[in-house]
Amino acid sequence: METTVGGPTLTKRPRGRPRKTVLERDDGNRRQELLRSAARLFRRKGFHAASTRDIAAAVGMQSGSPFYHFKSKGALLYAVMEEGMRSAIERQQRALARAAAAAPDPCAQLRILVRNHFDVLLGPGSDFIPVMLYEARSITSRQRALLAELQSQYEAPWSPVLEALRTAGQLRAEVKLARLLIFGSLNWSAQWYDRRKGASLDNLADAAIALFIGDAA
Amino acid sequence: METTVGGPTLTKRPRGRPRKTVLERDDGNRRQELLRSAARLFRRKGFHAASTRDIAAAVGMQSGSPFYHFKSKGALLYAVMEEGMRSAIERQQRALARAAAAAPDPCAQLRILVRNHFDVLLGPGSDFIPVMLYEARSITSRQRALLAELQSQYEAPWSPVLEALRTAGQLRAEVKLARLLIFGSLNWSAQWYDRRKGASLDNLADAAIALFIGDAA
DNA sequence: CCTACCGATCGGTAGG
DNA sequence: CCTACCGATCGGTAGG
Repeated sequence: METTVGGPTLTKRPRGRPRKTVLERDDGNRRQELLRSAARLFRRKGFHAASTRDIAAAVGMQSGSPFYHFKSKGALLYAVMEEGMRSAIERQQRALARAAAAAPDPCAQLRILVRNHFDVLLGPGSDFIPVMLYEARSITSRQRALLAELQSQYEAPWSPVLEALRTAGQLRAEVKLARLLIFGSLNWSAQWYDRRKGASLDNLADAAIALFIGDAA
Repeated sequence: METTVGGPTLTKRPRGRPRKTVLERDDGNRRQELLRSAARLFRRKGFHAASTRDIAAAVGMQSGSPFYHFKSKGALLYAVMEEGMRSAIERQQRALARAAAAAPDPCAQLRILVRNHFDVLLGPGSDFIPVMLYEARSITSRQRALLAELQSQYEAPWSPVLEALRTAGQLRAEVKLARLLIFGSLNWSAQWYDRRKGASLDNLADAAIALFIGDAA
């Protein structure tokens, strides 16, 4: 019964609720909830059509409260995109590391990259990258430049794989254009893929590899 | 000097300016100018970020005047999309008819379709189709259904060509998925292609065909 | 097609 | 993080 006696010595939360200073404004999961809510609504309705009120309401906040966590709507959009890219890079690196022991040939490596890309793009909770892909117009050019840095980190592992396939005669287009065309093919799937019906992500990856990669000459 | 004498008998415009009734509200080129202006701004800034005031100002109109030609901003957006699809279908049919005499094989037919698609997507005055592709969220589901009708008209000539290539062993993925992946590849070019530098549309079409189509098995 | 205008919504802020 | 609020912008309309 110690929770009902001795006012100042409650044991439920040893020192009251955790203190939040201005400096730790960024941690905690309310911010993460806002990010997820924003990603969802930015994706479904677009940046301008999704109001900060919508986003706040979706996590049970009042209309002014998102601005306690983000200094503007644009900063919230950028945070969604950056979070999406960081997570995508991390997942890609894990996928590559997981397969490294098997010493996969270039074709198998491409399959790993493509499969992971579909996962990042279409898997559960995959609103962040589509927002980045389809709302780029709504960020500043400085933000775009920062994102381009992360994007080139993401694309880095693709180039040597495509070069190897090109050399082996299994890729019939010039590497730079091939990369753009392949990414387009994959990225566009965010427009039509429906998780609840049709092909699995494995089927998709198989079809894409079959389409792009030929037998060695 | 007959233009300065005889008030009621001017010869400049025989019967005064052409009468406009409510019924012919849709003809004339002011409406076309609005459509082009809207396509340009919807593409550059997105549907919600481009105001009807911007669109009107770009053709020298006042803020309320677009609503004389279109009953709402949404109707203007849909008109841009519909005009884009009708024009694309027409151009595709002309391109196919022009080549029909040469009795092209399936691979050459695909090359014609792809080349024309890049033209529609990236050529001069090509804002209409990108708007249709990237602002689909902003129209009603009824409008989307109407557009889907036109889109399937546009896609119709692609299927037999892809089927033939598949049968000939030159297309390694199932036709339905291949079509989606190929369109994605092409459509995404609207995001990165810069008319002023890099590859020509012919180069692009060559690279795409090379990437997708293999030698007969 | 212009003038003059309205109602609604929205991003953002002050102060607690 | 909430309450209460503001200024700006925007789509749209009446009336000519």
